[in-house]
Amino acid sequence: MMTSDLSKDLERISTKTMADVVEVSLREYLKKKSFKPGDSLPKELELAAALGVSRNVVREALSRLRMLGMIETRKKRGMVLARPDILGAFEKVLDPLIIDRETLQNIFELRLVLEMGLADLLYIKKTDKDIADLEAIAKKENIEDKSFRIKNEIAFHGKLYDITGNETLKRFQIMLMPIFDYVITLEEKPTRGKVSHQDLVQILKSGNKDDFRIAMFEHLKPHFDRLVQYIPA
Amino acid sequence: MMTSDLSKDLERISTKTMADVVEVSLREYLKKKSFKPGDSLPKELELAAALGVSRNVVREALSRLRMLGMIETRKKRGMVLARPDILGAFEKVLDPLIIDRETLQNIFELRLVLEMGLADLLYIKKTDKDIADLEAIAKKENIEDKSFRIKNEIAFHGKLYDITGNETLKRFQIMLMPIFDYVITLEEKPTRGKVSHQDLVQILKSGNKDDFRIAMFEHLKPHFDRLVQYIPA
DNA sequence: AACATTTGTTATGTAGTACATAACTACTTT
DNA sequence: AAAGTAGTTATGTACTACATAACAAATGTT
Repeated sequence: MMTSDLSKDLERISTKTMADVVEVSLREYLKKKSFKPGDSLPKELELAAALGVSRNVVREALSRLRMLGMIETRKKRGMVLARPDILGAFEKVLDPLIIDRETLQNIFELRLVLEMGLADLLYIKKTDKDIADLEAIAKKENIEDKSFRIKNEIAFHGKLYDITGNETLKRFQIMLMPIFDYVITLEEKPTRGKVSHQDLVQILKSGNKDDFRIAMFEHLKPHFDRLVQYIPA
Repeated sequence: MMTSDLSKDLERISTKTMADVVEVSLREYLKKKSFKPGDSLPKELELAAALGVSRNVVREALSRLRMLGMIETRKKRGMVLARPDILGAFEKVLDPLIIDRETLQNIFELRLVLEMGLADLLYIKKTDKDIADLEAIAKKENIEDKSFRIKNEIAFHGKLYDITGNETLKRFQIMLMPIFDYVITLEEKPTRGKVSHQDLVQILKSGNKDDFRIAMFEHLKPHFDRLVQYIPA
């Protein structure tokens, strides 16, 4: 008989370690039992016994879930904290230095998409105070000091996400920022769009959302231009 | 002396476990040494000795990094695989059942933002074949069978992300989809925007991107309407 | 009796040992 | 020299032991 057939049938039954399997089992267990935050779950030794593995293996799996924020453990009672920080895990991996070039480019585009899609939310949620805050930030955009300009840039776009009142969105943007910066400094000399922050604020104040979007595109145009010339590997 | 002062000065030195500390140390180590994918890193016992902790602790930390895809280990050589699946970690936590209501709402909005921000990328990247594919999908949107309609809906919007050629974006959208669905089924009876998929394709074919955006907003209008009436807790 | 202190118990955190297994190396055999 | 074999090494898993924090019960003090 042909070994190639055999290997196709039999091989990949498990390159996974016990810890991997247990991790999945525990995740499913948590889901199935639909624990509420604060509910205590079985102790390590019970889990180990139930799963037929050593406490070590269970601990490795628990350690992973703990890192994801799915569970929290106190010295005397294992608790479930169903408030996993969904972006926390993301954050740990999101470093320009360890991400491949193509994914970096993808994230760069992702942020452009977010920025362009923000208009509708902004026009739904904005308040007079938001506009005032934004204006205050925008006014300082012409200060020449480089490190200040970067901070100001971040503050402005950060404030935009702030206005949405969407904490997840805001944190997401903050996480994406370093990558955005990295790609820019990696590839090209700094360029500036024709539309300034102050222009954007003006439109947000008295224009409609379609105007805002067109303006935002102009503001980001240097980045979109770079996008067109990018040739994927 | 006042204990309150004492506790302020001394207390929070570490609620963290050794595994937590080692995890951070290792992550920094990997970053600092700027390993390339495939480079082999010190063995567990060496790491344990260097860090002054037991092999168990090191293994828990390594187990976490392994889960994030930052490292891969083979039986005889520990390897670094600097191709961490940045969305992989995300995926594990992203389950409608374990995410709190507010974050669900946030993610719902996030997807709307993405959808609205897609236009520019689409008009940069679209090809005739893409349009044809999209048209084929859109043509079937009037079939009444409910499960088919859902599949078709997913196919259409999925294809849109496909056109961007951005794998990260596409996977991200796929991950967000269940949450999107969940929020919809959770809150309201199904509604349909005034603009159909076929209308969108038509515009993508012969209209400009601003037309497309306006149409997309109309298409998503029921969702935006729900957004306005949503009152955060 | 009410409160504070001590002691005990329990579950997690950490250390250390032991052995199985896979993968690589080097040696031997023909 | 090619093939097979034995040895070496690092990870994977199991088990034991003890430290520590958290809680509970019991004891002592006023």
